[in-house]
Amino acid sequence: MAQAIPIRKNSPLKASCHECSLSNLCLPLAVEENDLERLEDIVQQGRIFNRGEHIFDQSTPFRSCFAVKSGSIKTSIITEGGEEQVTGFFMPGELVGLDSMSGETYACTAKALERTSVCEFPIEKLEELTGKMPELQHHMYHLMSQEIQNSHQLAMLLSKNTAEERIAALLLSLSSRFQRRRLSPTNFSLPMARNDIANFLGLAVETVSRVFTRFQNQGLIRARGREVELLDVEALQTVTREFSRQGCQ
Amino acid sequence: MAQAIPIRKNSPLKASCHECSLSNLCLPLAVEENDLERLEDIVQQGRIFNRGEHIFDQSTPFRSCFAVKSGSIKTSIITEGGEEQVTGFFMPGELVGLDSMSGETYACTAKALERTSVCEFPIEKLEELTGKMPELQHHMYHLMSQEIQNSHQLAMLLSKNTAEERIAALLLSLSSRFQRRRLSPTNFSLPMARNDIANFLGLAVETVSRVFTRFQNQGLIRARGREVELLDVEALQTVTREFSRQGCQ
DNA sequence: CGACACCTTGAGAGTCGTCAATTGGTGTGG
DNA sequence: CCACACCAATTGACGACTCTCAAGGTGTCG
Repeated sequence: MAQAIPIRKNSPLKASCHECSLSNLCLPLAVEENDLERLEDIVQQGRIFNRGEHIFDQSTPFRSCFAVKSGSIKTSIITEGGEEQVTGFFMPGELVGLDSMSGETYACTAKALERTSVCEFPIEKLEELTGKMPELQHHMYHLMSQEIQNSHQLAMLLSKNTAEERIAALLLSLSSRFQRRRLSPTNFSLPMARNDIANFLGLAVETVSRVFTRFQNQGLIRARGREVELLDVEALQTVTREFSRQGCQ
Repeated sequence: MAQAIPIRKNSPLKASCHECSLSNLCLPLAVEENDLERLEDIVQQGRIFNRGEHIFDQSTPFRSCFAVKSGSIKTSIITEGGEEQVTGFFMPGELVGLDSMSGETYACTAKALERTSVCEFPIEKLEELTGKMPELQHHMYHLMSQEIQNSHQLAMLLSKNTAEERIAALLLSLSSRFQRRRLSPTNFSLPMARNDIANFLGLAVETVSRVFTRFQNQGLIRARGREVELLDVEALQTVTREFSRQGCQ
């Protein structure tokens, strides 16, 4: 069991939703001071995980949802056969654990892909709070609904698209998520290994690798290890839509 | 636009959550009379759709979630290219529209696969009600979370499993959903066409057809058109797990 | 510098999609 | 009542994308 981290009683952490640069992404609230404070009351901030550490584990009791403050998280399901299936990547401002709200235990395992800090929302307190704050409740519905849609999009990608289309879509998704945080949308470092990408997209590692080099040869991207530069975003967007046409060259 | 269906003011419909055989599936509540009545107050019951009719359309304003009373519903997304992607099948007792709670418009189109009756939950009233009833709110979280998990399961199926495994999984899923309604889990009629199955599972129609006949030849099922009989449920379950082993057969 | 994990590249095989033709069931109209 | 059209489902042949297996390359950390 993880050593309990002592929570400072009157810590400066408590006030930081106010200052958090992600407050508009994570659980945005009307700018009423009052509301934000009530949220801060239940949040446990500043938990930090090193690369590879687990934020929570599949089949252990479900206690909290987590918002990513910095770093990134990979969620995955371990099947009976022991195989891993990556179900998502979570970047700063995104909420992890929404898929676990239907059972006593976590539905997946969450692992830090790099040094990652999170805010913890104990589920009981969160539910209690959303019961009192219609806007917060609405936002929870919004987030969960969004997650369903994302998952449907992923299913579409997996069921209908080629390896190139899947990878182009992932790159563009990451790009727009970096952009949302006011980081460069064309020049970033992948937080996950090729293996994770392959697993997530339902491909073999070798295929991912081949597509990366193919994209590079076509001048769409420049990639060195995890460093990626998108050279031709439009072309990538075309790739993701290409499958609906007939004769791709 | 659909002609508004006149709602009878003091209709006998209003009381029927009490009598609905699906009340334990749809939005189960503690057996407090009071609670159930408040739910009934906001539900519009008894809307009936013929086969092929749309319950709602993608990109039209999102107003309500719908519970299936009888019949069945197919949801699908139409891509920019005009392609259809089936995202789910909904049977009696299941709630449709949860993926649309994050936007102004429906995220998908819902179509009746047969003559289907539904209960309508106007979203504004539902949110208002869940704000007052912690148990109902909890159940909404539960349902949405479940939907996320289902979608992840689907993504897993699509990304890692063969055609046989996908179809076996679908048959077993339908089986258990029939069973939950106290219908035969081994002898039922598919509400959807082969085409829909194929689309949903990311396969070609021809492949679905081939797998059906293969299963039939192996004595796992008996199928004539949409009538299906599961002859060897255990074998089907084995098929769905088979992929995690090495040498199948 | 060596061990190790990660990534890349190559060759061959298999599953499934595409194209095409046939069958079966259903509804319409003569 | 039968003929025809139409659509859903089936079956076969071929081709392609991607997986598997195998080896080589690159980077990192002790």
